[in-house]
Amino acid sequence: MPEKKTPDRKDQIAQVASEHFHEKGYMAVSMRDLAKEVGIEAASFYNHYESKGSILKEICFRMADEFFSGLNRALSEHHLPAAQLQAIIREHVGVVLKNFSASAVFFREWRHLSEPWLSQFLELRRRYEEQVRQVLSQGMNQGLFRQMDQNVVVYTLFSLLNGLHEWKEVQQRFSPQEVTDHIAGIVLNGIAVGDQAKHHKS
Amino acid sequence: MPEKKTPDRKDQIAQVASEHFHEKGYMAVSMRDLAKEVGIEAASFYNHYESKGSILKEICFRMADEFFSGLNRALSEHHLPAAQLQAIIREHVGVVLKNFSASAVFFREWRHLSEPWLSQFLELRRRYEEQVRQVLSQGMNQGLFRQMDQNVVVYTLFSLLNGLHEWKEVQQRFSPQEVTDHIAGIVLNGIAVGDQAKHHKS
DNA sequence: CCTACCGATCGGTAGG
DNA sequence: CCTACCGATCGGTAGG
Repeated sequence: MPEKKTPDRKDQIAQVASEHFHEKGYMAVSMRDLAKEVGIEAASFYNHYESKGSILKEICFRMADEFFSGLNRALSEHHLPAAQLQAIIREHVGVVLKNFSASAVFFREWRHLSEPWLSQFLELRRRYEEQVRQVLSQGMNQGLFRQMDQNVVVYTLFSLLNGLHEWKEVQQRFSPQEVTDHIAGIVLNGIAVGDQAKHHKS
Repeated sequence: MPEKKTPDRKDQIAQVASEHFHEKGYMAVSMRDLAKEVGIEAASFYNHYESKGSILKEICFRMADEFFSGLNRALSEHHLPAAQLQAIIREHVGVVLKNFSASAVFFREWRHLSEPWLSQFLELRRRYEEQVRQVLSQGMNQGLFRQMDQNVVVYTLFSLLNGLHEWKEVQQRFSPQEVTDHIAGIVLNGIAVGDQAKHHKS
């Protein structure tokens, strides 16, 4: 009596789905497409996931967990705003580069989540952004960052972080450290007073 | 004998389609969805467009035209690399803010173009990027920009430019001039030698 | 621009 | 995990 429902199968499906959702978009990938790639029949998916949407849900929320873990690690291990900000960037970059397809799905395909997951997802993103804003506020209040429109700074930071997955060669060409140093350099030197943040190396 | 095929109808369809493709994604919008919004039957679309894909094609290539017009204007009206770069940014920002939905479709939905349009589209993007690279190269060769990895600079610039459409409040909160100044400030002060680019205002 | 309709494919279920 | 199948919906066409 062979084991058919191997414990890896669910992870394998999530991995294959991440890659296909990344390349073609969630709506353009059918259960039959995934089935062919995984090597089972389409109907067999429903032994592992209750619906197509639940695969997307798992990918998105697993990535959200990863991003929050990184954020919490960054905040607990550093206390100066500039160091915290750089650690946030390093953790974020690490998560993206380690889960390239899944993070692209996270950033690009979340709008296809169904309720109540969609609302929960947006709430998580709001909280992530809020925590980053607090670091910026502290840096400004302590006179470590220049006083500037916080929305503009947040936009700049998240554009650079969330756009990483559009840059295909980044994984091969640069180490996480190089990417981190670059983004941190742009953001910190753009908002820090004087040179004090310029020599922060992680 | 009333005019049924008004000359505005095709533009109206493109406008409605841009908004729906932006909000839900190309694959998640059916011809019947669009029909309902436009106020005609789904079958009637085929008097204006030969297929669903041709609506997407028109949106994407019309935006490509807009971006190239802006690029050419920037390059012909300025000659110093820093001024050219800032003009490129200003033109690009202007196009995005003036065509918010359509530009989001341009950046996000182009992968659903069918051949040969997909290949043509990618070639256009490659040429746009190539022209920007040349400005960067000239700036570096003339000693006006710091010598740094060009891929990294291009990535930074395009992340900020191409991510604009993700920032919903940008249209209401900031003028094109403010957005331009911000992005140009980040990019130019990040790569320019000394302060010479710092006081370039458009 | 509409009515009527087509074949294909979709996500998902029943039953084993 | 598979075979067999379902209702719904898709993009698109014929004919007027």
